[in-house]
Amino acid sequence: MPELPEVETVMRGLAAVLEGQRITEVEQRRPDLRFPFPENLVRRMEGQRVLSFRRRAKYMLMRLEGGESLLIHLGMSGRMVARPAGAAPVARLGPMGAASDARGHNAPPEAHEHLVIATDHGWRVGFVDPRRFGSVDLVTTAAEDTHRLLAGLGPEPLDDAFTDAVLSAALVGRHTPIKAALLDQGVVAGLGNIYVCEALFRAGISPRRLAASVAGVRAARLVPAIKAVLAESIGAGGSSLRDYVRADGELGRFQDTFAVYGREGAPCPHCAAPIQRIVQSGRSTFFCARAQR
DNA sequence: AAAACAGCCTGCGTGC
DNA sequence: TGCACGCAGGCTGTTT
Repeated sequence: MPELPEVETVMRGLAAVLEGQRITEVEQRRPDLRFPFPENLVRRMEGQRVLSFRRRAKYMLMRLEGGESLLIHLGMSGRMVARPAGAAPVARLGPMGAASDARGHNAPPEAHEHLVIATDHGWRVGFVDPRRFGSVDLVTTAAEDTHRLLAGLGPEPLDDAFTDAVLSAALVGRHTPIKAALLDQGVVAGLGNIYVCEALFRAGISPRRLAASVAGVRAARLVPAIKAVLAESIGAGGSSLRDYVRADGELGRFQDTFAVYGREGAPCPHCAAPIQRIVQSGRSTFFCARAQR
């Protein structure tokens, strides 16, 4: 999925488009994604004004004036498309988008567009997710963080409260590779495969090292590396890999700066040794065996 | 309790 | 051109 920087970028795009507008129509085009859509989703959203947006880990929350928030997770392949009513999707024209452009008004949704929100300012915002690993739910705004999907999340990595002492405490006693520990959303929330690889490279820590041995001095290097790689990526508009496009249709640029991710065989930017790819808990890990210990 | 694994889905790139 | 295969940014539930 989009990881934290991508979700942050999408959320900012959605906020720019939707904040302050009233939802005039919601179209739910299938019964479920990863989970069933919430009961009466359409009725509970229609007529509501959009107040604000918030991100927690890789989740987006859209606050509605009636006291509920739409909780959105993009899964692996989810993206949001925004377009003026009647126009083709702004983000990544697909075959359906090109056809609808020619037809003009009442453009049909593009392929795999499972939920469409229309507003009184004439925008149509769609949730597109071919693999359907994404999810949508409604949660009481005042109790957002008690939702079952949010309750177990660890600290936000960009918060000041995420310190090396906090990370160390979460790693102590864990006999699993640091790579796997950082992918655990209960340790720190929002990192995925890409940014774990990149952060470990910046910190000079081997992804194979046991998590417990990172507590202490190595955590003091790792925490700033995590914060820096996430902040830089957000500044670049996130990464645009295979499936992912920003809400405004612009491509993120951060993937151009990856030091290790997807660069098997290429020279390490630090020492020029070839980047290696290994598989850990079924996921690709990219790292430099010389620069990362 | 923590860790490993299968499963959920579709699409794309690669090699034959 | 077609086809089989491997791979993909995540998370959950079950088993070990």
